[in-house]
Amino acid sequence: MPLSGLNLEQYSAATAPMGYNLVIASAGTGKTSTIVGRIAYLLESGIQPQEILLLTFTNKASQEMISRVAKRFGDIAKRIECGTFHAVSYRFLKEKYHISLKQPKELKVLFKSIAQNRVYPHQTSTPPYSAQYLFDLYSLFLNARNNESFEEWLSARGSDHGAYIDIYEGIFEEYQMLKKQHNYMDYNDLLIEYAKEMREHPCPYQEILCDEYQDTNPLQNQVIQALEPKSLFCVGDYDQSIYAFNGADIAIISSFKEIYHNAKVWTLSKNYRSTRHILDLANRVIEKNARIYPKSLEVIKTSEPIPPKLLVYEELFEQYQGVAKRILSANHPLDDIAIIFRNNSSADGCEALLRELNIPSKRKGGVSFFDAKEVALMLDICSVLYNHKDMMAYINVLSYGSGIGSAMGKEIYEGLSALGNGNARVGLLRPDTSIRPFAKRAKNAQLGLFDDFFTLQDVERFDIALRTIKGHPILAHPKLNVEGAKFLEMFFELVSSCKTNIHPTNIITQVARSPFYEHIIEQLCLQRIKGKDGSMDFARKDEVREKIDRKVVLLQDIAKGYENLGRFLNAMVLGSSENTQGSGVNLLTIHASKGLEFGIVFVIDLMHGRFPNLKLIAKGGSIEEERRLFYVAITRAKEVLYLSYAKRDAVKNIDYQPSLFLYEAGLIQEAPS
DNA sequence: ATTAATCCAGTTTTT
DNA sequence: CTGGATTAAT
Repeated sequence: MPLSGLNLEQYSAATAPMGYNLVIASAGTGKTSTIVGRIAYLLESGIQPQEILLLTFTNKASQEMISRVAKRFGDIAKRIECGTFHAVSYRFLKEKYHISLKQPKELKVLFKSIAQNRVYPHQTSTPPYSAQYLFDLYSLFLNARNNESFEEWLSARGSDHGAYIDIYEGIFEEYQMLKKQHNYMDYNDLLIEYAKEMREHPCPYQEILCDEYQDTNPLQNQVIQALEPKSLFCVGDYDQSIYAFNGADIAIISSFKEIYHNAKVWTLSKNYRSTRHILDLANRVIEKNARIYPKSLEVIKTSEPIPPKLLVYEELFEQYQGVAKRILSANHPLDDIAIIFRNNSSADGCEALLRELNIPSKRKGGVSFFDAKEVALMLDICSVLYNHKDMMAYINVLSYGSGIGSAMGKEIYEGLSALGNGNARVGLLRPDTSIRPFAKRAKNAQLGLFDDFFTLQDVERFDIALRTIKGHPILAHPKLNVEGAKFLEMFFELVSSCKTNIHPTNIITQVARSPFYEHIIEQLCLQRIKGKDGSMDFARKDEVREKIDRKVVLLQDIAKGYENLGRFLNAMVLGSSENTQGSGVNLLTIHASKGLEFGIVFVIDLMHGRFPNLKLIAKGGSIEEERRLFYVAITRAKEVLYLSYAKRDAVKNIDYQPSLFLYEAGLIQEAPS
């Protein structure tokens, strides 16, 4: 079935002999069917499912393909190794190492703490990069470099920070060391470590399939090359490359033939998705980009075409409302309608007005859920239970104690770690009393800095208030107050009573019931019912409390799918943004819309400056990439396409001109100035 | 120095 | 609505 449904172009590509094959597949040409067909071909040729590696841009995409393969081949399809580069890397590495995956946001804090301790030579001409910028730059460097050193890479980008190179590299080195010390890994480490492992392993796969190849960056490419596959099947489209900010490099796809000998290139030119009008419009705009290869798309669709429509509104709010009203009157399945925008900031307004008209909608990435304090706290507590070296989690959790901030949180963690001979958990539960927990601080005393106020206190000074951790050496910290000591005691009781070898769902239950979590949630509730004037609206407390409880239940639900605590926690980092919840109209950024299609598409907020995003272009982005983004957005539409903009944002008091791309599409007569 | 409270600006895109 | 900066208090 998967093979017989293909057209001739798709079939020849899907049944190409093993080797190095590149399929150029424009939007809507049946890329997914071709990959599914290819897998079918491989399986029918006698290749075992576990000898196939399918790399996709999202885990959802690979699951979709696998389920299509499963329709024909049944459960053995599930044995195909598949997922994002990161997911596949993690799957391998987790068997070998104790990994704590951390969000970039979290590691940024760690990075900053290192960077901000550096002293730069006095130099007036170019100030050094901020810690924040340097962190992002370093990540981009790891993704985008082709084996150059940081210095080479940086100067190739036209930066004159040569004077600071040694300091920057020192920061990176310390950052790497710290991550290793605490068992941390970030997204980049997954790929780097996996590539390292694979260089020493024989390739476990007969063929690697790589979807969205145009968005592969050099680091991901290194993963493929480290695997040294005998056979490679890559699918992509230059015009849909929209991840330059993440290091994606079109050179990788365009030099495929030079890099792999005997490479074959296949082109899919029949578009099944969109109507002629939609394709014409998309092509008119993308033609403004320098062509790497000629684009000639053949329209297959014969249904009565509806021309794309430009909607112009006086005001932003009016636009969102207009879109919502059109959706209401369209009488079309909501799941097959998408509102697509360049910037996430468009989503809030849309969501609000859809809600007003009682139109259900779903947004990708439950960001708000994982950002909620109660959820972050629960995950941090679980992290403490999972990885006794997880300093960031300790600090985050301890910071809820009164009088304890990030600095003291760190000192307590380090103290506990010392008391447990490197294991903070042991240090907390069974401290080695022969060790002085704050010895490290004393070393600084020779600088004359802390010796006056950092004198250890009597560990028994809180004894009246405490039961279980009376006399614990950590209580010697001079800045600890009674509240803090009681807080630590609750923490102690939580850690000592929580079993960690049970199912993650039950761990969450244990934590949620603990006086420690209870105590912090109580604080949180009180904070949330506090009005601006300091008044407490106690009537709302139950409601606030219930919201929190619901989130905990949701978290328990999510945890059900994981076999142990580590898998659960790491999965939350690896795939937190991939869960879309709810049903209804799809609210998507262009980036998130990649690979999807909808009957009716609204591309909104097409104002010059916002899209193309001129601020970004000023910072090194390119108009070509923005144009490709526009192309991707347009080609999501199957039947009906609306393009819209507003002349004015009343809230921000900004007047707008229509986007350059509307002009290039021939929808307006004058180019924006 | 560190914490905690308060005020202010500002918001790209993803694993 | 939140991260960042500023400021007062310990």
